[in-house]
Amino acid sequence: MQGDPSLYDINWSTDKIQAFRQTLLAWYDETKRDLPWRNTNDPYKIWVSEIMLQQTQVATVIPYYERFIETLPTIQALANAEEETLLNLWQGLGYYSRVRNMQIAAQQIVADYAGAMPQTMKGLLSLKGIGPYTAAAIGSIAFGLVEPAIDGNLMRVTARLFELDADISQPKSRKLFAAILYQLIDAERPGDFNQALMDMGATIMTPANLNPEASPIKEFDRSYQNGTAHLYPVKKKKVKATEHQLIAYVVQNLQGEWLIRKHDEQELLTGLWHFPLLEQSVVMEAVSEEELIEPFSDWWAEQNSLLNDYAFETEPSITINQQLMPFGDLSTLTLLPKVKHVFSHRVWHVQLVPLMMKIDQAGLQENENMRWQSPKQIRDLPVSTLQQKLLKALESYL
DNA sequence: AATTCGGGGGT
DNA sequence: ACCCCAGAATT
Repeated sequence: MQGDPSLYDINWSTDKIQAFRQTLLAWYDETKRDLPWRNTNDPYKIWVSEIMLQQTQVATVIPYYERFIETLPTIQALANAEEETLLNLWQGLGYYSRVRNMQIAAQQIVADYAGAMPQTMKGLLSLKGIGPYTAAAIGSIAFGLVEPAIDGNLMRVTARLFELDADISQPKSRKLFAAILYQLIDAERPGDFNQALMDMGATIMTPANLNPEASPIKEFDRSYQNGTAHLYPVKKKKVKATEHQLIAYVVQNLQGEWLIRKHDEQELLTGLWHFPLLEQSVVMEAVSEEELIEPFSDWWAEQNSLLNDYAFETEPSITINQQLMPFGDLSTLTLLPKVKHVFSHRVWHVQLVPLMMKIDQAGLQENENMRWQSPKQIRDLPVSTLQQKLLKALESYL
């Protein structure tokens, strides 16, 4: 892989390029952080770290990384792991398709690469969940491939060094950064070169740029020389997240167990267990008991008819309604705090509504995606951070 | 090219 | 509030 040199000529002399590499790498050798994945040459461990670090800060990743490597120390172990094990290791980290894709990739490696990490860009890019950035990161760090690992840090640093006006939120801008970085990257130490620029972007040339004088490469930095660092990188603003109102139903049976369900692949937080969550099309202000219970009983009837393969409903709403009652009286019920949960693209405001079954419904509704679970054993299953917030809010109520 | 995927940290 | 984070897959 090569960048297109005609796209942008940095117009630095050979001596200046050498001086830049030497300055940057000397700074890195002196000040680099001692991170777990920097004490290994195992491509598998580098891979795990790079997947976890996608859109996720170093400090957040470290404990997840340690636990993951301890539990699944090899590609083979990952390929053979249960999905529940994977999600338990990943719960709270977010972007759960990352770990699902990583297992698919591990199985690809076993099937197509004799169980060993491929050592070419083409091979790495053939793996599920490995894109241009991650392929370059693994390739350069683990195998010495001379490839720039173009992430948010490298784009910010590069944009400032050359006062680039390209919008980094646009995919086509990647070519420009690649063209420049291929001219700069140190062919002897490509992995260290990439990591040095990442450290630079993470610790000194940060978005806020609070201490620009600390930069060891400021003499190479046009935005520093011209006092324009705050203008770079150029990035289009994101659209605001849409807001949604939901109810989380905490349905308790006569054994004191709660109804929980595993989200399927068509919804958010796939594979993780939650109380039944229903979106409210209209915001309910002063609600009656019936208005709180009804959406759940309709949903329950739908689940039942799907599960029982019935083409018709046998007055389920009425039946279920009569079997449920609010847990405590309505006035205390509405005192439960609303839980706010923020995703990248939406915001959920979730109202807890505890309900109790009046008569025994043991056995009803259970299948692999829906079950009654005792409160103490819920944390044995993979749950999202939202579900953890709901459990905590409930704790203070009960 | 735009949208969809979580969750937390810093200002 | 707002932005960002060692991004990739899907639409």
